[in-house]
Amino acid sequence: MPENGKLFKPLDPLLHSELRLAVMSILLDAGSADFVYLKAETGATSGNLSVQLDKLQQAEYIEVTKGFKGKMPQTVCSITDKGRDAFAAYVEALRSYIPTGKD
Amino acid sequence: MPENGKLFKPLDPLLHSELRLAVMSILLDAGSADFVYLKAETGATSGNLSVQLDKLQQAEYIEVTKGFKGKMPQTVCSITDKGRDAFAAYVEALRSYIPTGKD
DNA sequence: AAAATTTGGTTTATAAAATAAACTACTTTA
DNA sequence: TAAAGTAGTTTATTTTATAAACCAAATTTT
Repeated sequence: MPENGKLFKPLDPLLHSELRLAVMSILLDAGSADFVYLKAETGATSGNLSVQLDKLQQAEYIEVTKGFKGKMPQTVCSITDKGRDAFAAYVEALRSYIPTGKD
Repeated sequence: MPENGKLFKPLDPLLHSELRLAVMSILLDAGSADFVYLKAETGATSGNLSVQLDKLQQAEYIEVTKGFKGKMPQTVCSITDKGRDAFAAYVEALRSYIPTGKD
């Protein structure tokens, strides 16, 4: 039987982005985190982070809640179940590209 | 001691692309492959594949040799040591985003 | 208490990337 | 020899990522 070749699973474009992946990785771990924390951890600029959070929110991978911490505005992000599922699927898809020993 | 947070390793932009990653994955396995094979395995359009192969070649991740198979033109691509190293580094960097058990 | 600075962002503009459409050159088939 | 297929490349379009500029409120400085 001839080799039928690898089958590459498509990579969710929403997660296949360095900054969005980093954000999701943090949220997966922490459950939720605020804008300031995410910015510090990722090293992203505010503008870039703002835009990418919007995309994750629109995809319903995260929920974004705007409130106040003392008198200062605070944007809290938390991961959704949909987000967790998408992350898991993304990691699984990645595996199809990476020869990790005997797959 | 407070959590100092994850450190996210930068993802080589040349490999952080679905099609280029697929091509590199195939070449990592096979050593070399021609344009037609890569196109079939990846499902890419000719134009897209041509462009992405150029980028991999310019980065010296692959070598591209143009010749003929019978009378038909044939473009053979092979992975370089630099390409293998870059792939390994990319996979290692990816790990920093993915909570695989207790890292 | 006004002016300057900082905080926590958003909006808009620019640069880079991915993708597709159109084209080239040659070969094979009808 | 005309039509269709093969193996690509080039160019144009769309999408995406990123940064620069901006805004409002809070805080600090003088």
